[in-house]
Amino acid sequence: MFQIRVSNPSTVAFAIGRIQFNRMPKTRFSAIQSKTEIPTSEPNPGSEGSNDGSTPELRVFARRKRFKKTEEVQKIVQPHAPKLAAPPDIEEFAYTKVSASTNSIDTGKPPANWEKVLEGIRKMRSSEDAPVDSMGCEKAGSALPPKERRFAVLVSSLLSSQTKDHVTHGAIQRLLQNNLLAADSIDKADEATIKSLIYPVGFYTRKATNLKKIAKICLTMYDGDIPSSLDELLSLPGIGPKMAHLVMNVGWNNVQGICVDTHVHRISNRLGWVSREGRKQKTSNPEETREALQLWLPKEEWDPINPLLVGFGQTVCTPLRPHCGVCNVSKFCPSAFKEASSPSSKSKKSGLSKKL
DNA sequence: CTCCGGCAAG
DNA sequence: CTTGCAGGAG
Repeated sequence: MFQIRVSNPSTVAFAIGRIQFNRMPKTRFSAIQSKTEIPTSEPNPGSEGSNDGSTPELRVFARRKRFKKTEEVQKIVQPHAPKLAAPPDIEEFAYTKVSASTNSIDTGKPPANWEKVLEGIRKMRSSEDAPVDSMGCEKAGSALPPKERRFAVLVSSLLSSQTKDHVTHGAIQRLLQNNLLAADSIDKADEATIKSLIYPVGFYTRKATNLKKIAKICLTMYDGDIPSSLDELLSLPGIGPKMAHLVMNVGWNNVQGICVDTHVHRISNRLGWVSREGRKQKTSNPEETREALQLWLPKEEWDPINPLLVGFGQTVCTPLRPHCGVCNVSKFCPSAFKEASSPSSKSKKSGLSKKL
């Protein structure tokens, strides 16, 4: 359904195709929505709030990281600006190492039957037609030279978040036509121009700003190329963990980690892939899920797992009211048939409590 | 936890 | 009409 007509289609489609944040056909099935999203918290009666996965350690760590990023960006785009003040609590806290001890995932052992589950999902995916499949972006013939291709991948990733694929595609195409898909030209271009070209991708104002900054950073520090390490990518404004891993995977063919979006996050939790045995504890955000998955999932699967689960999440394992009835791995799924209406959401359901 | 800015679903 | 979405940043 997604036709690419750019001069070099596969290049840009490559990045886009791997991300699907769009509202999907899920809507066909979901009747009424409840207040909260399912995976946010486990019912967990009895021990309330004691551990929802997000530890203060994690939060402080995240804040430090963000500050560092802000600092670096500042140095590039406003070299003469006064130094930023560090957040007050930044050194109050010695970051110790969270993952193993305080978190739910401490075994690193593969969950039972994960291979069968993957296999089953693959089967469903081959018969289902998920939006994520609709472009054969996987092999990126890439008529663009490598450097330009990588930059295009980066830009595509940035634009495509929170945006329908055809909208992203349109934006990329417009950038291409205006010769604005390279670091130097973007750097020279007017921010307003970029903004109007990428409209109406989600958050186009912020993205236009970020694009300008990224272009400048790429120009001054990477000779117009994109950073080739995860950390450097993360230091770019608007590029977080999800996009950084995506760009490493498809831009550099260098798999540093799993690209975890909400689909992967949700499904991993439902399958019990990121919880410790004998506990109901789950990961509470995509980053934790990524770390948890990486503990046991064989590295060959790191790259394919994203498109696999994204498509599965679009067609079967939908955010609300997953279609457990047609899911051929439901027998392995601890959450199967249990999320008719999210139990943790306040029961504001009005007659929608019919199980699938 | 909220905002960002569109947009489609209810 | 209202609401949820999805990643990053504050």
